Amino acid sequence: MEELLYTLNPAQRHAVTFGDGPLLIIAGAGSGKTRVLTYRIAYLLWRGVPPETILALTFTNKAADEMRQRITALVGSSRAQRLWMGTFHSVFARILRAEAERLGYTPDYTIYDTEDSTGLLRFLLRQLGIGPHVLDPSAARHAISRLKNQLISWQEAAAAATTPRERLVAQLYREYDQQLRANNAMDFDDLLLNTIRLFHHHPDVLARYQERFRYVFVDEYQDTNRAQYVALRLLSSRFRNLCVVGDDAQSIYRWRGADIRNILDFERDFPDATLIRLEQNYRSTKRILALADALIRHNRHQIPKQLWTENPDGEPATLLVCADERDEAAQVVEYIRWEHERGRRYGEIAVLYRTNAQSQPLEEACRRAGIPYVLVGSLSFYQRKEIKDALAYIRLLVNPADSVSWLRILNVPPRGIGAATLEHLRTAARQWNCSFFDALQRCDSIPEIRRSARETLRQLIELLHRFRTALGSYPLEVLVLEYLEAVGLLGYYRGDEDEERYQNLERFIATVAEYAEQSPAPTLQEYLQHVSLVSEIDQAPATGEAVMLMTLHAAKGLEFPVVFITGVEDGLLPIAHAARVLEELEEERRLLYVGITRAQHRLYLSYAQYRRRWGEVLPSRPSPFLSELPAEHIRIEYSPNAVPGAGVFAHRPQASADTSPAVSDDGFSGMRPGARVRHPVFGIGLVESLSGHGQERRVLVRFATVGRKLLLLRYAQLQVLE
DNA sequence: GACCTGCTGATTTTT
DNA sequence: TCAGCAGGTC
Repeated sequence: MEELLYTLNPAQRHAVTFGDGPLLIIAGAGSGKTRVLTYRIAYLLWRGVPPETILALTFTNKAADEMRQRITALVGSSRAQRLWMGTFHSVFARILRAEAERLGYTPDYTIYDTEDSTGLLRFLLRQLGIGPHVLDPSAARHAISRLKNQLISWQEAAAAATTPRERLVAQLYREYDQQLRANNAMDFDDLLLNTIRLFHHHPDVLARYQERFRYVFVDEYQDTNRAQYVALRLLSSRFRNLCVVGDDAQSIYRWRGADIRNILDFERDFPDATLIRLEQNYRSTKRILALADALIRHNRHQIPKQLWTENPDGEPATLLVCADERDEAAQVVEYIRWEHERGRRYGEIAVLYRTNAQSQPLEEACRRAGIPYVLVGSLSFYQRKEIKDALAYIRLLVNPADSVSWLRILNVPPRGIGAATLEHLRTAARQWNCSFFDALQRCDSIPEIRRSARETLRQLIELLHRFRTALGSYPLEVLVLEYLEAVGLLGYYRGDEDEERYQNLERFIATVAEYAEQSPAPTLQEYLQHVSLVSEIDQAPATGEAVMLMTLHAAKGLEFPVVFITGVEDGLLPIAHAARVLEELEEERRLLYVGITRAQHRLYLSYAQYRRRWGEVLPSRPSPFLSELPAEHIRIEYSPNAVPGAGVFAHRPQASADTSPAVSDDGFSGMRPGARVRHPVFGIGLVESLSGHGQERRVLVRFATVGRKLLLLRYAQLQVLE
């Protein structure tokens, strides 16, 4: 241990050997954050702290696995295995399973993913007779999720609602909540919310966990939302050994409820907290760091910090100007080849982009050039239709009350259960005031349902029951295989002309077998939880010999010798609608910052002059962020297919600092407090005030639909109404 | 109740 | 461009 400490810089060592009490570590990109976290945990273990009293929470499974591996390497697996380590969601799911009865759930509760939730809401909206134009199911899900993340109950939401829309959301929230309970199901947000509820309503349970967790660690703290923060405070209040590590400059999950206040409030809630800054960067060259730093300085909201490095200066970044997205992909591939020829392994190269859709031309170009690549993320295996069908069947074995799964599979494969039958079941459930499943079981007493349909339902329920009772007696994968065959799902997809679906199902059963092999005591319930909370990103092979293709979000926490960031264009990065709201624009800037700081030695940025978007070829402009990067660290390379000169100086504002057309008064005459304006998304609003100058000119508008918004004038596409 | 067709909106990001 | 949904037809 002493030797390990010797390898750390003073700030890192301070953090690792810090005694008891709240600790806030602001860790800049590449400053050895994970190292500090793992060493500190190892240090505590070395000092004799029992591993089962340490709780370490991460944001992704990947981060948790990596941390556990590193700690295993330091202290051995017997102790590392006993640590409580995982994502917020998986650790809380585990706690909730142990305490489910206290909340009126059974330990077999089902976890709904986003799609399940949206489906349930679509169902409820239809039941309320509300069309998607009034309230779209996924917008409703988003709104409810936001409320939940802020710990607002439906009662509170209803009380606070002022607009018809808010009232509707509150009503829907209530129905949704009741449905979840009736289904013995929780959505992602509930895993946090219900844990907090559990702690609030059962002080004895809280006390038990407080007593257990003497040390609590949180990685990527800037990504926590309000609910997570409250849970943390509750859990750590007994020993107050809460150690959080984060970097506000890398906060890229605001849209998911991540609340930057959690960093700022930490020192307020823990006045005796110690703040340690890790500012020495071990990852990137000086020039890459200079680019990142210059960029992030344009953000107004941030904790001041100065990253520095002893690494060499390195090369300037290369900006590739390309004709269109295919040309861009071709250029990227060419430079990948160039790097490879100079001894760079493919596995040391990553290509990053803003949206998953951008991966397609890149994949194609790689394939054509014979360059091995791995696509990280994108449509998860477990989100495919056929896999979700299979999962729905399996969920019902574990939790038959899950009406969402029933609705999904009742007529898959088609067995003559249509809208009419469903409607009768629903009516019956309402009449008898029972769950959907209860109504289903009593379908024989619903005369409105056709005899043949009743018979089909009865057989299905019986089949399910048979497999349910057989649950413990067969190997998991055998049971699943026979079950899916018996209900007709395998046969259904086997007959499909599209063979991929059937192959996916085979793969799926193989993953069940794999799980059963790895787990000491495999259960379907545990398997389902695993599937619900583990994304494919987590399983992305730590590959050796393939170029990694992934979104900027997925790249967080990773590093690569060579990084390409593609599509650095206005409307893509920043993404179109984000550019209009200052907070969102700053988040986009942080996203690019995250991308740049992934690079160790070489950085490439690229943009296309034309890009096909939703089927149409549109001219594309370079991202305004490019103009924020110091020119001396960038070398511009034109694709032979690109129009030279054009568009390059568009991002060099020194030529036209205050006369650039977007900022000039032309088109904005009449923009003054009191003016009525129209915004393409928010509709009509009233200008309250103006601030800033030139490029930074901002306007505060009150919209009827969304309330007050602070907008950057040069992006907002505001139209002044006379 | 099954199947077909046309429309719409998505292309943010994920536990 | 395309998938998924809604509505219409047989």
